[in-house]
Amino acid sequence: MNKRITIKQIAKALSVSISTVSKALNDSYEISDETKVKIQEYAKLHKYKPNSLALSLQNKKTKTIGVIMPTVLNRFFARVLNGIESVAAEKGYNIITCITNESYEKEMHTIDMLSNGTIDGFIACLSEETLKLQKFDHFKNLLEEGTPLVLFDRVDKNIECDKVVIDNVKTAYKATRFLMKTGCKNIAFVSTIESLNVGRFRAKGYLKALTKYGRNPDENLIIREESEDNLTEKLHKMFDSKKVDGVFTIDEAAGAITLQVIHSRGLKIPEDVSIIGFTSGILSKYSVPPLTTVNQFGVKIGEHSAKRLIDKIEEKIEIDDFTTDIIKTELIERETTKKMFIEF
Amino acid sequence: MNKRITIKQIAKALSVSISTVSKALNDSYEISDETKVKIQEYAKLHKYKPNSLALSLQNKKTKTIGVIMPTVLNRFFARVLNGIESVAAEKGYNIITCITNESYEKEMHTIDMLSNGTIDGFIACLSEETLKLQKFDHFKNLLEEGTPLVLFDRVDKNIECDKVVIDNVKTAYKATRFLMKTGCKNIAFVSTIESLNVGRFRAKGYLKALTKYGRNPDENLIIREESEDNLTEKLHKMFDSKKVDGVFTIDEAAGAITLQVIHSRGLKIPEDVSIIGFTSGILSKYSVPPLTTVNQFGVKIGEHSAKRLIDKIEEKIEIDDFTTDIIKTELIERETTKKMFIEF
DNA sequence: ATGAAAGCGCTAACAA
DNA sequence: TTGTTAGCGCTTTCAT
Repeated sequence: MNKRITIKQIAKALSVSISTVSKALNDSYEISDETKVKIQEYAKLHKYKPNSLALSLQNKKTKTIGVIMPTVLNRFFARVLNGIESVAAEKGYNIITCITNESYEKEMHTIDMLSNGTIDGFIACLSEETLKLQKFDHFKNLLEEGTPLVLFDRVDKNIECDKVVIDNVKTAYKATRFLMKTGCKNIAFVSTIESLNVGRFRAKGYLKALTKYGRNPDENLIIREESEDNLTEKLHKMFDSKKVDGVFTIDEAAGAITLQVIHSRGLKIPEDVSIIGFTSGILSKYSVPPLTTVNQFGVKIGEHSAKRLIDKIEEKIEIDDFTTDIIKTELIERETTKKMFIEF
Repeated sequence: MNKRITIKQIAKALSVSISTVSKALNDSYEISDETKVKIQEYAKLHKYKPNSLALSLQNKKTKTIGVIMPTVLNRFFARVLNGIESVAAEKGYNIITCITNESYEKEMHTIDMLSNGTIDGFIACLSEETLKLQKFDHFKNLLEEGTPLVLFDRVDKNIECDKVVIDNVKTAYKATRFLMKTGCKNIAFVSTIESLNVGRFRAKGYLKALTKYGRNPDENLIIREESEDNLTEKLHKMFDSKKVDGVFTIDEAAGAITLQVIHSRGLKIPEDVSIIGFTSGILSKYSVPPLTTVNQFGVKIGEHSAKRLIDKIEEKIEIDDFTTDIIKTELIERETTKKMFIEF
């Protein structure tokens, strides 16, 4: 239980001055090789480690970035976190992670707590509640103070900062079009994230695709919920009343539950019903059958966000040069959709 | 872009001394109400926030804990992280998360980086490589320096510290027994984590249960791998050569792949084959059919670890009072096992 | 009731 | 080549 040793103690032990020790440890040319060696050996022997708080206090850089996540119990966010962590680590940054659980209160409180010198910059995904309330002052304050901020996935035009997103409309458009191409006539849309703008954008893309190809959107085929409660029921009702041969589910819960419902009705996938999900999912690769999904490239989103933030922190980019970067998505064809047979 | 204001600036602006400001902001009785109000209002107006680095430097407490995770792309670990974060937040602690990706190098490096004053204590889960190499010096150094450490899930008897684990042998024993109770005669064991001691403990529990109830373990029914490569193949081979009516899969990948294989062979679940998985899984609740699993209570493990660590940090427990706490597990009966029909 | 000064661990400009 | 000093932002004795 030998507590950590400081530069001061080394100085005393070797009867040299504090600054000599500091310089020797930083391998300064000002110090003679002899004393340098002496000091460095002593330091190594006693496992000296510079106190990073003192360093940070000095140069006003903490080499740590704050990451604000709505949740981490969702594959997509876990992937993003992973991406952030990997580039942060690579560049010598630590990450402080906060999970808001979609709460505005916690999000605000966290940012408040951390914007006091502990952190060089933030990467955040807006919580559901924040989006609903449209209260962004905590972020605006941050920006006013000159703290770099990168928002990913769930962003808002009222916050002017760097953003890393996917093109939700386009992605949904393409997924829907894909279902049409594989011969689906009655394509349903299922969402449990109607409260999020990303959810609404995906709905938009779905509608756009239908319209574009001359299909009339049928409101009985559209389930836009704010939570997964009663979704099973609603799905059964839909399948009872309508002939559905394709489903586009835009979030984790929607995909999983739809798959269960289809199975439980004894429908064949993809012969009777095709289904496309969003990567966030608990399922995809390992579901039965493996789910055709939109891959959001969560890791890439995380990596990109971290890179952008660190460039900002290290002033490789002008502080007020804001971009909105769009990470492209990809449709991964697995076994819940038929092979494409129409050339559109 | 108005940079953060300091106590010094307030002092100058109001032409009082620095210490007066400090005291006023801390609501000291030494300061007259008049100046207190004056200072506090000025501070509020200018959004003064004490620099936490300076504070930490002073009182040698950073109110942040380091969390070392092998991965976060696994439901179990994500849950643990969630549990840790929630109690940390509640108690005013921040968490710095590091993901080792099962690498000894990264684990060691991380601990090295962080044990320099940034952190009050660690919660860690040993990486696979560390366990294999049996190199624990980084943790031992930590403990020698007097840094509190809580290890969870994957622990090692060579590290003397607080531990939070499940009883793997017992849990596996019970799961296997459950399969027997529901009438399974030929119970297979599938693992892709043979390199982890938790994996080997689970195998032990499985074997123990069989033996206890007079069944001879059949090595052709036991698949103990270190990775998921070729698992599909091996499973098919097993099903080809043996009549299997029950499978106990002890990790995420094993469960998912086994489920796929069973489906692809057209076997009925649970009529032809029963299967029990471990909660870590990508599947369970949302799989088809919903998987009967061992619930490891990841959130609870996280919460418990965090509580224990914080108690240590805040010296509510003697620093050298080490315990190994066992979080109990639970079998969640879903639809991949038959109803129990034998009273054991 | 207020302020001066030392110190947390370190760096860096300046002096010797 | 080495040491002195000031200072990062703050708290806390100890004067005044």
